[in-house]
Amino acid sequence: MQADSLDVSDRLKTAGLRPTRQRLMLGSLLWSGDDRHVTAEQLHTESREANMQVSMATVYNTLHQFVDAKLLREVIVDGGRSYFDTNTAPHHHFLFEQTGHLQDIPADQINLTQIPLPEGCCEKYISSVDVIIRVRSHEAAACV
Amino acid sequence: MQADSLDVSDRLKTAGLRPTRQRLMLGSLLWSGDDRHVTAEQLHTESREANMQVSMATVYNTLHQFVDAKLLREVIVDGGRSYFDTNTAPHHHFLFEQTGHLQDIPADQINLTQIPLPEGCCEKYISSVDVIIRVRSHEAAACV
DNA sequence: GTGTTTGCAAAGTGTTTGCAATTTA
DNA sequence: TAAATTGCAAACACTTTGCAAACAC
Repeated sequence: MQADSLDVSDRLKTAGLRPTRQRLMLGSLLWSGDDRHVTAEQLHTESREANMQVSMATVYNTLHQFVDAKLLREVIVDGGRSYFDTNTAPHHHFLFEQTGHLQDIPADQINLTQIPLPEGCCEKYISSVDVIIRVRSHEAAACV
Repeated sequence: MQADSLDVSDRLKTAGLRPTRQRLMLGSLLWSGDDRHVTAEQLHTESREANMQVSMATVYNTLHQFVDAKLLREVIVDGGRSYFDTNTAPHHHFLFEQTGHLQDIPADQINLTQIPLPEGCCEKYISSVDVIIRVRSHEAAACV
C-alpha cells in the first residue's frame, strides 16, 4: 500500500503535471499510506514538519490541480473548510461532529439503487450522489 | 400554505424568541410561501427590497437563532455559503451545480433503511443522514 | 531559452463578534 | 427598569490572485 516517490512521480506525469519538488512532496504525504482526508492547513503543517518548505498558496494550488486531474476529490461537509480525499472512487462518509473527522463508507454499504431524478433530468446528468452520515458522539463511542 | 404575521409571531413565541420587528419580518419572508432555501445574503436583499431595514449581522444572528430553535435547518453543500432551509423535516436535496439552487427530495424517495454504523456506534448517535444528489445540467434540462 | 511553477503579500468572501444604543416585556 | 436585541465596524477564517523570481524540460 506504500506508494514510493517513483509512483508519485509517475502519477503526476500521467496526469500531465510536472513532478516538481513541491508536488512530489505533497503527493507523497497524501499517497504514502491509507486513504486520507486532509485540509490544506493540515497538509501545510505536515510539510513543515517534514522540513520541506511549501507555501500555503502552493498547497492550495496543488490540491486543486490534483482535484482537476482526478487524483483527489474535494469533500465539503461544513462551511469554511474543505477536505481533500485521496479516495477518488465513489463512496460516502461518516462525519464525526466532535472532531470534524471523516471516515469512508464503501459505496456498496449504502443501497442507492433507485435514486430519484429531478423533473426533465436523466441519470447521465447526475454528477454524484453524496451521503454524509453525521455522528454526534466521538469516534470510539461506547454504545450503551 | 400562506403564513400570516400572526403565525410568525406565535412561532417565535413558542420557540422562546421575542417577536421583534426584525424577526417578524425575516420570519414572514421565510415562511410566507412554499419551502425555501435561502442564503443570508438573499434574505438581506429581500428585506431591503421590502423597505425594511435589517443589518447583515442581525440576519446572520437571526438565522442561527432560528436554526437553534429548530425553525430552520442549515444546509451546507458548497464551501463559502450556507443555505437555510425552511423545511425542517428529514429530507434530502438535489443541488443544481450550474445555478447553486437546491430542491428538496422527500425522505421517502430515497431508501436508506439499512445505514451502516461506525465501529462501536449505534443508531442513537446518528444526528442525521444527508443525501445530496448533484445535478450537472440546469434545472429544466432536456434529457436526450 | 521558454513556458511552467512557486511564493509572497494583498485582496476577497462569507461569517462572527464586541459593544454602545435601542427596543421589548 | 431590567434584560434582550440590534447594528455598526472591526475582526475572522479560509481561500484566491497578481506578479516577479525560480525552476523544469
